[in-house]
Amino acid sequence: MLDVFNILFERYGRQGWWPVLAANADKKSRGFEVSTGAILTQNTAWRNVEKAIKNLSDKNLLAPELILKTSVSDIAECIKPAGYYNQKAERLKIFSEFFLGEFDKLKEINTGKARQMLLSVKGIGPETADSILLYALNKPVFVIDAYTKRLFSRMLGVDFKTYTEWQDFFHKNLEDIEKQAEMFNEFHALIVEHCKNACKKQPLCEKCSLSSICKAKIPNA
DNA sequence: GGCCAGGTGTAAA
DNA sequence: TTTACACATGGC
Repeated sequence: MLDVFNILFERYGRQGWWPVLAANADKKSRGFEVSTGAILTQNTAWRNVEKAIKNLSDKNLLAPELILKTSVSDIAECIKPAGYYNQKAERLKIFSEFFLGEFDKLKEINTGKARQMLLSVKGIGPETADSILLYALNKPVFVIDAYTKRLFSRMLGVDFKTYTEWQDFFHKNLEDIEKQAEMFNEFHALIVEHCKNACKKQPLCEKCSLSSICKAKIPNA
């Protein structure tokens, strides 16, 4: 598995997720921006999320206090490019409440407990929770997404049923490395980069080199 | 014009 | 406990 990381890193270089709009943002507003991006990117291309975040920023809404003061319909209007805008506007409001009350606690408590707290928020599922833990809080959790399952199931022939099984597979295979959080951060980003653009040009697995199925969905997955 | 994107919640089977 | 479906814009 480490080989895969090394190949990807050599091929694509450092990804440096998470891109943050406010370059000089303090830690807290960065945390909110990353979390907002994690919610907006649910089943949505990142380029559309960037537009939505810029709209929020331009209207000076990229802060939990301001989101809470704004109507769902006004937020929805801003984030339209990211799709599912009514649902996500509601989710941003719910998360803003959580952010103001609980987010700082996540830094102090253990990762498992922090994950449970995030999962208890409506609109935060396992992938979004893990993205926040990894990319906003620098906790060593591996983010499992559709790309990760697709690439590794084809390349290694593994096929797990649940999110947790997939995540355990990565955690167990990468438990002894140094700077785990930074590595997980880069690895996930590299998997996305590979599957998104160049998978067909330079396949990592035989199945992808045989045909153009690399971008196709896994049947029953 | 169809397919897909850095998923999640809900309700029926 | 699994499966189906709603949510929706924008790029290729």
